[in-house]
Amino acid sequence: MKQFTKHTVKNSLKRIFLYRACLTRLKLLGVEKVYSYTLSDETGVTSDQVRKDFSEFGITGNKRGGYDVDELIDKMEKIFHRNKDHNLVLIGMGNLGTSLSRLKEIIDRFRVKVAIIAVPEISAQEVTDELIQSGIKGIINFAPVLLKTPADVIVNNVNLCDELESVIYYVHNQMKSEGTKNLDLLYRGTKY
Amino acid sequence: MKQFTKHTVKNSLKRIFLYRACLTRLKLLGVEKVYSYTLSDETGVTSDQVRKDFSEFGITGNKRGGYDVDELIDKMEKIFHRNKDHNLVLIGMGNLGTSLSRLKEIIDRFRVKVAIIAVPEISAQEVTDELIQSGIKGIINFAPVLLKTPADVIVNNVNLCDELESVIYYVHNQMKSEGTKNLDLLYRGTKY
DNA sequence: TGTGTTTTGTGAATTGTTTCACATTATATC
DNA sequence: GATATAATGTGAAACAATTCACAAAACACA
Repeated sequence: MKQFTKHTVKNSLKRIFLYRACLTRLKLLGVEKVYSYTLSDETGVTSDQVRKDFSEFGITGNKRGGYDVDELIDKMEKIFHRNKDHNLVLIGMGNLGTSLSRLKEIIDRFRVKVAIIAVPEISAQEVTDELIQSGIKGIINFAPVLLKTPADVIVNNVNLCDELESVIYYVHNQMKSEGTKNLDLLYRGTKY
Repeated sequence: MKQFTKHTVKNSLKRIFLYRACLTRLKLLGVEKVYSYTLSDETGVTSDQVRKDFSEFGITGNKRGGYDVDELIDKMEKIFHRNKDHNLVLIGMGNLGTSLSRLKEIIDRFRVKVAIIAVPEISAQEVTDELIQSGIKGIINFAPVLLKTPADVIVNNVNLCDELESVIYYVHNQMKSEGTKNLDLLYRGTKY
């Protein structure tokens, strides 16, 4: 069966988030300069991979001199557009019934493009439809359902039960086969 | 730089979670039988991929007859070990100071193997060390730091800021280049 | 019971990602 | 300045995941 195109994240982008978190911590400790292997030590990503990722996002350093922490953070912020403001709406159980009709008004006024959905499973699709009608282009979805959306709307699913079960799965399997055959099925959640 | 082995989830396992969620919903609606394309429609995963995943986990159906929903759910529960009880500890800000010393006692008594860490960044590593000392083998970490753990302990990181930023990144980039060259950098969070 | 149709299950081909290997360049030292 | 060294940056190779394509099996119906 042919499939409509899905937008999938490049792992490299996920790792850029990781590097940034790490760099802000290092900066706090007074570190001013890092090398690809510094980030490797801190994040568990190979130094090769660090450089490859930087290469992909056009981040360059100094041969022999490594990378300037401030500069690196700055470039990453630019990648994430952190230097711009972004309004977003959060739709939770509290305001579900009453204020759904005001949604479009608010979204229009504040030019909101991103929404967080934290409503019960049963209402999630309805809320989503409303949001898309109002021009929302990105959704973080805490409801444990697959939202139906047009191709130009991105949905980022967060399902805490899955996170938990995946860990239980791992722990159980490791106990059972202790490093032998099933290891390739093991789980680490977010893969960096 | 050579890297120690990391445990990474097979995407197929993540998708099994997705299928299960979908199947329980269908069951609620009275559906008794599904085909690979049913699950494809519901989840957005191709039907080829569905069958390939089932094949990997030893799940079989009936040629021409599809899959029995109950049987499928049952097999998946077995994969996740849902039919067994699993105790877990949740360490939040509230009980951080006072009860940390009782942790080992509790973990021992209830044979806990999985912990959820929801403490501030600054305490996360300390708590982790304590947990590992007490025999914890799986951790879900809400603190935005990379925890240092032995190779046989699994850590599943959940970072809500990252989830948010990835969506903002996507929305911004799509606005700018509307479906042209940067599309391969787009983000969909959890990749199914 | 035989024939046509639908669906599974899985090797092979393709596509995507990570690792390797090394040319290139910046810095330090004499 | 010349030389040695340590780091980056990136094609090529290796590895992993997905899609394709089709044989095999089950069902429907005459």
